[in-house]
Amino acid sequence: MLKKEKIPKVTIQRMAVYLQMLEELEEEGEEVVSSTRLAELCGVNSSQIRKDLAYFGEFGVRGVGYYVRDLIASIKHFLGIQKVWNCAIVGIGNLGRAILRYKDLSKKGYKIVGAFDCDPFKIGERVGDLEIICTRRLKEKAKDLNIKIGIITTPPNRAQRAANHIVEAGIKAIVNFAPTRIQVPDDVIVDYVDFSTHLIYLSFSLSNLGK
Amino acid sequence: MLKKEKIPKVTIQRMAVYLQMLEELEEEGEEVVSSTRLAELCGVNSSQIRKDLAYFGEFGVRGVGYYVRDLIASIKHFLGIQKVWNCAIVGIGNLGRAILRYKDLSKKGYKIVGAFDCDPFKIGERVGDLEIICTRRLKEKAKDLNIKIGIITTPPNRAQRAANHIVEAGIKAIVNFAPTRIQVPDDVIVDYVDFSTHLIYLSFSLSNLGK
DNA sequence: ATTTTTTTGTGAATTTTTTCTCAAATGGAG
DNA sequence: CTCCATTTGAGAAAAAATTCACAAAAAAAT
Repeated sequence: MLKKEKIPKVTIQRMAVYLQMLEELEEEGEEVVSSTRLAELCGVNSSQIRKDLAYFGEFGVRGVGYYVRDLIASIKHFLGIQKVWNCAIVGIGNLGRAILRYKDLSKKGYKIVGAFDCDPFKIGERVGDLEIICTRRLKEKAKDLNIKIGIITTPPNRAQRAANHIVEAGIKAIVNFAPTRIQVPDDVIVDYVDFSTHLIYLSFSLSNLGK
Repeated sequence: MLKKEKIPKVTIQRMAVYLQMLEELEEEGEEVVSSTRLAELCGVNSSQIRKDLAYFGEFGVRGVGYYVRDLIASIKHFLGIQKVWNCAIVGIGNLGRAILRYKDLSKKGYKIVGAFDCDPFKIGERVGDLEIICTRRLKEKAKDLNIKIGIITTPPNRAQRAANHIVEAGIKAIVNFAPTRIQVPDDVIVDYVDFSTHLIYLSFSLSNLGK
């Protein structure tokens, strides 16, 4: 039963995990999978999977399970990743370059179509098949290149300025890799990717083993 | 009042955000901050902050707020990041190199003391002040170098093998950047950092604006 | 010295998320 | 064709997380 409740962020995140695992299963030639088996592989509870899927519709067959290929297609469809999303990177340091060279992104439907930096020494340099462009030209380029997602990989003290350029360009979604919070209007979605947050979680857990 | 309940993972993650923001405030010369102000800056509810802190003790002064410098010290103490954590990177591709060159890590108490890869052409190569070592030697090196955290930055099909080496070396905490799940014993903590999960969340949100 | 204002810490209420349970559907075996 | 073993979908129950609301404490104002 499809509901129009709002879907929790954690559900979407788990969806991405299920999708990843389903694609591995498909590669291994599996045609059908039960929620129990998928749950084991993903390290979650099986009714969690069924509940998550129920937000979007009914995809399984009772007594059988889920057809892997079909479920992949359905998930991609309702997550909005059957199409290609054009992205811009702002801040071409080590991390920015690593992302630019990361081939899997295009396989997954994300294409980096613009590389921006405000350092005059970098502007004009080629990285892969892109030329680094001045961040001030982001607004003008965003339209031409149909950019929908901005990726911030600047140092923390430049992140807010990068965010401002992205917002001004009319882009409504940002992934921020800079280890700092940014302020944006309510209609812009920001997602934070912070390596040190993950390390902190681990060191806390290690410090508290057995407590 | 300090309780010995188990502390939710989300609390630890928010703690890392509060810490980040507190350090920015300290740099700006702020001496005191209220939960309301900190909450605004971090984009959360103010009683959320007070509840989170209550897991660890009482740090504020009624009618005043929190002393920024003291609170930073307390948080670092109970998160276990007053000391330095030695880490190993397994998989020296673009991402691995970007992390190796990422200076802020050591400022935050994480030191990368070993760079491992199984590609014979890479072994012996220098990256920064480390030499790339064969992954099979991880076990032997882990003791010498007192490695506590393993960072996987291999391609997905190598991630499980990397995880096996890390587990065999007696390391109990893993950050996995490879876009795949890994299987480890129950006493090993794994945290996943997956860029495409974040992009998927954004494309889903963009596809459903206003719905 | 007393009142007012501010702000923490925490129990209670609320909301959200997860897990449990089981009827209903499906395919295969006898 | 009927029975048995599976497995989904979804309501109910349980658990967890968040927010509310306010007494208690501290500082500032009168």
